[in-house]
This record gives sequence, structure tokens and C-alpha cells, in this order.
Amino acid sequence: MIKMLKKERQIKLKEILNRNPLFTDRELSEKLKVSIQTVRLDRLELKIPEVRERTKSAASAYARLKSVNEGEVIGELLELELDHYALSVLKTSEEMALQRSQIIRGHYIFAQANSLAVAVINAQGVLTGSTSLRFHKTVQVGDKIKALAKVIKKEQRRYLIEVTTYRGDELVFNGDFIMFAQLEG
Amino acid sequence: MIKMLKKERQIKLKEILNRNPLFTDRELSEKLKVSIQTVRLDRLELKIPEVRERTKSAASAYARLKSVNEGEVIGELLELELDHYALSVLKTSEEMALQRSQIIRGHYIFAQANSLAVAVINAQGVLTGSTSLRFHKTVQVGDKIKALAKVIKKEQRRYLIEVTTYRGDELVFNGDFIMFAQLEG
DNA sequence: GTAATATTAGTAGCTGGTACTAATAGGTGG
DNA sequence: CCACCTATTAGTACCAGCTACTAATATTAC
Repeated sequence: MIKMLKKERQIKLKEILNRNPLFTDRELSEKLKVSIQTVRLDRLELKIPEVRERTKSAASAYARLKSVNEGEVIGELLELELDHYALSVLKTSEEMALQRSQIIRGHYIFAQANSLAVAVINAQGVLTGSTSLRFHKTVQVGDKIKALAKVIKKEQRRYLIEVTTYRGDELVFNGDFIMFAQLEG
Repeated sequence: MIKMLKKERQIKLKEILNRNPLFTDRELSEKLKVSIQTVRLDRLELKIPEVRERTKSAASAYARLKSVNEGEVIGELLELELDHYALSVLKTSEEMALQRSQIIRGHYIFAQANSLAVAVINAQGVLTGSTSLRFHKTVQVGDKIKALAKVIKKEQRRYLIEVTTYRGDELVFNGDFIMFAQLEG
């Protein structure tokens, strides 16, 4: 049999849309070299919604992500006392994991800690100077991790922040952050 | 004058769509209490594209972001010699900046460095153990930053990686990463 | 009061679909 | 070899959410 099997084609369809959900049925039919109707039957079987719905989902995922990024903190800010301490929780999900694994990438844990270190400081422009970090345990998809940032020392523009991150009462990460508040205007 | 002025309404329109670009003209007309035609004239004047175009833009921004996250490396991998060195470049954009500023958030610089430290190691599961980092200069939106990861020491499962990040030939960041390769399944 | 601007109304046509009916191609089993 | 089943293709009516256009009516300015 020279032609692609139905199953093969459907797997390929899923792969294409996984990489880029914005293709129309016409474009998909050209890529897969079948008729539009076949593409539509395949989508029906695989319960894949139409391009406008797929686009909308991706767009709203982006909107959520953007609103998280626009906020001061990665994760959700639970408590904040400026120049003293701050507490945030991050619910980890698939997108944050290493390929084909359930292990959360280190830079998400860093991002939570770093953004919390920025948030705890009572100043407008805050930059990370240097840090010393330790990843103690791996974090799994679905874990909720809590980060606590404490201001240890403050000397004019220079701050020393200590961040500890826990899953339950198990320490998964800690770090010292030396931060600099920018001069106004 | 009780009714809203045209200008006011157009500002409000922009605000609404800035928060959520997924509203149709009908929904906008209800929110602004004017006819659909008025909304369309406003969009025409303000050069705001139709909802399907706005959705598409947001969705493709998400697709780009996702494809960056799905790959092994944050940024683009330029050179790689396993267990020796790796080089990547990251083109910074608006989404990576601190609110209302042109300064790139530290955790993007960390993410580039950390993912490169993972990539340079010739093993399947690689985890960040501890790191010591220094942010020397701020990075601005639009800057292209190059990260170089060098394997300094390798003792069985334990690696010491040194990462330096440059904008042109100016050092913006450096860090030492102690990484652990996981034992094979 | 008249001119200019703003707003609303309505039409034809477009894209990318859904939902449906029907015809045809290509094996497989008896 | 024919009947049957699955897969594929074709075609129709209809839909949302537009664009592009014409035309009528309000509102405001002078």
C-alpha cells in the first residue's frame, strides 16, 4: 500500500496542529494531500475543534499568561509586607516541565523566587545583582510550591533577600538574592 | 452633555480590547451602548483589526512562546559540542520586560543560561543543583544576547558549567552551575 | 437655518466553517 | 464474481462575523 493509512494521517494531523493550531482545513488538506471533507471527518473523529476555536483557545491561553507576566509576581502573591517579607504560591503545570518528563524546569522555580524578591522591595525599579541558589529536590507537574522571600539586610539601594521554596514542608529550593533599587527619575 | 463623547468612547474601546482582544463588534456595541456600525467606524479610525485578526495575533504570539518553551533551549541554539560547550542567542522582546519599562526580567536571562547548561550535558535527565549568578548590566528590549556554556569539570554524575552572557562584547551576566545527570532508568 | 459631523440602517459578498445527503473507490469474505 | 463495508470525495443549505458600500437620520456648530 503506497497511500498513507488513515491512522497515520490522523497522527500526523495531530502533530501538525500541536505545533501550530492556526491552519485552516484547506491548508491541512493540502499538507496531507486529501480532500477538505476527509480533514473534517478526521477532526470530527479526533474531536478537534475548528480553526477559529483553536485560535481562540491559544489566544486566551496567551491572555492568561500575559496577565500573569504583567503582574509583579510569577505565581500568586499571598502575603506581602514591603521591605520585610513576601509569600507566593505557584501551581505547576505541563508547560513548565522538561520534555517527556514530569520534572519542572529550574527556571520556573527561579522565576517565582526572583519575581518575589523584586516584589518585596519597596521601590520602583528593582534589579537582580547576584544570586546564589540551591535546588534541593525536583518539583513534579501538579505540585504547588510556596516561596517565601525575606529581607535580611538593606543598605541604601542594596538589598539582601533570602528566598526559600517549599512543597508542603519539604525544602525544594533556597537562594540568596542581592538586589539593587534604581535611583528615582 | 450626558452621552459619552466620541473620543472618550474610542479610548474606552482601546482599553477594553487591551485587556481582552477577543470581543466581537456586537459585544463591544453592547458594552459601549452604541450601534455595531459605530463600533466598526471606530475600529476603522483607530486601525483596529477585526476580532478574528486580533485573536490570530494573540494566538501566534502564544505559539511562538510555546515553541520556545518546548525546545530544549530558551533562545536559539547556535553551536553545541556535547560535554564541552554550547552557544545560544536570545532575541529579547516586549513580553520579557518589566512593567512599563524596557528592562528585561532577570529570569529570562537565567532561563537562557540554565537551559543551555542542561543542553550542553551529554545525558538524558539533567537537573540544576546549585548556582551562583551575577547580573552585571541590564538588558533592554530588542537586545540580542549570546550565552556561552562551558563544561569546566565533570565527575561522574556531577558537572560544573560556567555560563557567560554577552550583548555584543559586553558581559551582562555570568554564572556557575552545578548540574547533576540522573541515573539511567 | 444650514452646513458639517456623528450615528444608525441596510445590502451584497467574503471566509471558514457545520450539518447533512449522496456518490464513488477499494479492498475483503464467502 | 458479487455483495458488503469502510474510506473518501462531492455538493448543498445554512451560519457567524466580518468588509465595503450606500443612504438616511441625529446632533452640533456657527
